[in-house]
Amino acid sequence: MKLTRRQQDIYQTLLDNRERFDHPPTYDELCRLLGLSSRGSLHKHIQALVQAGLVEPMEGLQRGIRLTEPEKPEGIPFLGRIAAGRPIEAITQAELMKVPDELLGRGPCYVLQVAGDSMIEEGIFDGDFVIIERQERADNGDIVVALVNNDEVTLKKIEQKPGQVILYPANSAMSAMVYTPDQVQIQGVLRGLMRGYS
Amino acid sequence: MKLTRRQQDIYQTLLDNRERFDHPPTYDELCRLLGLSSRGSLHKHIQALVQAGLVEPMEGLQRGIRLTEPEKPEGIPFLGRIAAGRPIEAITQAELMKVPDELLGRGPCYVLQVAGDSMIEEGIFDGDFVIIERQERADNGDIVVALVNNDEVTLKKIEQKPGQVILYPANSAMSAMVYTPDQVQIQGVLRGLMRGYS
DNA sequence: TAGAATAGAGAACAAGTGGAGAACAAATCA
DNA sequence: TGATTTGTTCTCCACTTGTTCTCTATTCTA
Repeated sequence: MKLTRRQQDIYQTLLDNRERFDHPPTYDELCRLLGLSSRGSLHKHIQALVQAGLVEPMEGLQRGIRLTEPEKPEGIPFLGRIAAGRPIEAITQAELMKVPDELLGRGPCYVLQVAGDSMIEEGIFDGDFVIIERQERADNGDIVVALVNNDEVTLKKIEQKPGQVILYPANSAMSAMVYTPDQVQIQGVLRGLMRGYS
Repeated sequence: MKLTRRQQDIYQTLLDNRERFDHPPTYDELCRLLGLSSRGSLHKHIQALVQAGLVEPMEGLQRGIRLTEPEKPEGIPFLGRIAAGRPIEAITQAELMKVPDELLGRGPCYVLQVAGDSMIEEGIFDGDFVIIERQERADNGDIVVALVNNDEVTLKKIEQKPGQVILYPANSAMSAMVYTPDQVQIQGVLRGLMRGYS
């Protein structure tokens, strides 16, 4: 729903004066603030804001004009599955997943679901959810999400030496891969893991 | 339940004067404080606050208007560490730990921190947090918290046969233990696991 | 330029809100 | 025990507040 100019005005006024009121303003109070002299006129605008979801509808009650709380979306985005050898499956609508604070890094994080057994010896199993902190650099020994050759995304333990980057799986059936630094782009570092037992 | 303006007023007054009274205020006292002359009027407002969960309902008693304690720490209790061979360290003050819904069972749950490597081949490492659903029965193959000989608590995979109970570790350096059913008491079933990488 | 959309004024209305006070019953106190 | 306090329920009333109208002026647009 698109807002008219005046409606945006009024919404802005509501935002600006949010603190000034100890109580949410009534139509009359807001009219005075806006220099209107008719509640009826204001009512149409407020209805538009309600339609737009910016103002709480008052269901027959008289408790002033309340802005809808932009409900803080708890959780961090779940971006899909990661398998060695396949790019992250794009998930169009990033679903949010609640994660305990203890497992979060300091920076922005996201969640991936592990596909495959390449890290099984680190206790990371197929189907586990990993919490990844988005960052471009990692320390040696960190487990990282790495984009290799701009093509495939993989979860591996990293070792960076001058001139080469080694990605170690944690599965004795697989072998480490050696790349040049410009082949490997770090997309995040493992910060936490969650597993559900049905 | 949304509060009306006067109800907010009154709630604020209650908060502000919380210290001033040695006893929680009666309706009459609060009326005087608010400039009301009718208990009946106040009663309606207080009822709204009770509905909103801000004031304790008084069940027939005459003990004044008490605020409900606002704290509602969500999470499930963290009960300590579990090691094969040792009882759960008693934690006097059960700390609460937030856990994603996906990792919770249907019933009451608690969290333990794993000590030792006895389940390492199941991807359960030293220091991991496990979410346990409190129940006395388990299916074969479940990973359970079991009290053995009323003495030691351990996290193992269980197999129950007529006349015997076998507890399997997931560590090839350790061997399974066989007990009689009355030696083993199931205290919960593994539902989830969380691991943090510093 | 005609028509549509936007904005506002003001009247009238119904319902919600806040309060007074009486009457009661249970709890508490002397 | 009897007297009093205290919470509850009730009816009644004033007045705010949100809503719905109609009417008018202005601005935008095809």
